[in-house]
Amino acid sequence: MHYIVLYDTLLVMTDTAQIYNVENTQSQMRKGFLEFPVLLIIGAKPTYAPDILKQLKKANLLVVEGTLYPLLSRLKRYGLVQYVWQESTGGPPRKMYTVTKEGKEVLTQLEESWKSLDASVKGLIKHYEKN
Amino acid sequence: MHYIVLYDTLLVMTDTAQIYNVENTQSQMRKGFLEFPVLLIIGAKPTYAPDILKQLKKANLLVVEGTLYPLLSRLKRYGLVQYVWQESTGGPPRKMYTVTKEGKEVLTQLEESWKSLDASVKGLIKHYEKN
DNA sequence: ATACAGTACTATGTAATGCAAGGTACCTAT
DNA sequence: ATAGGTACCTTGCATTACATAGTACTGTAT
Repeated sequence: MHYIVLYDTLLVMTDTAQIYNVENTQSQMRKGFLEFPVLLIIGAKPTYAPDILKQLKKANLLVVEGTLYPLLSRLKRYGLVQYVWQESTGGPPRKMYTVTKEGKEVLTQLEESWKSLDASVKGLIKHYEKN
Repeated sequence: MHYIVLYDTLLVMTDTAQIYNVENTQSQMRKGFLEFPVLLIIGAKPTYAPDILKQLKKANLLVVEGTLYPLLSRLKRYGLVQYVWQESTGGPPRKMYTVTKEGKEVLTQLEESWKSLDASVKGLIKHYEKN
């Protein structure tokens, strides 16, 4: 049997091609994921935003202010971290963040999630990389 | 020196706590990332959507129709995959997807990105896991 | 004093994507 | 005809990364 009209998709065969941007995908790859390394860093010892940025950068995870501050507010709102104000020798005071008990539990779960995801991807690569 | 008024943040100290949901983070972790395993699967051999879903499920990557179909459209729009209609013994015809030359190049880049991300996270975990 | 640079935190708007939910279309068997 | 299975598509919502602009505090040079 032959199909003459096949859904409406035939009508959009003249898709205007778009330019693919790897950086966008890399950015999207970080969505939600970032909570994990940030919690890791704060969990190690009390820290404040600019220092977190430095540590992320050192770990090759480029994050900017506009991403980190809302993320910290979110973690605070969910009770995963807390902070105390601390005066600085030069410049305005800092919000020193620490991970709460709930935060540590979530951190454990996120580590599990990450390991699971990592294992899945490794499996897929091994299975399909002969192309 | 002591600070009496510290930005406007003092005014919102009574944040209403919200419930944190790990599943949401796991869902966000997949953002953008999904293109990678889907390209891997299609790259191995021509496939169609329901089969891709099965393979992802087998790899412990739970994805649903409402996520996969728009993703495939996107990959097509960017010229990373293409498809041909293929009749099925029972049921409607299938869109059999294959990876284009451009798609293979992107696939290589995504694999690099993933390895880099993986290495960063592993480094962070090793560095901070003594908490 | 005043201006300026540096540090720290905040707020707004945009784009991208995962997902739930509902829908259309084709095929076979009853 | 009708029902059930298969395959594909669409709409609307929630979330989050990021660019950009802004506020506030401190020390230093003019």
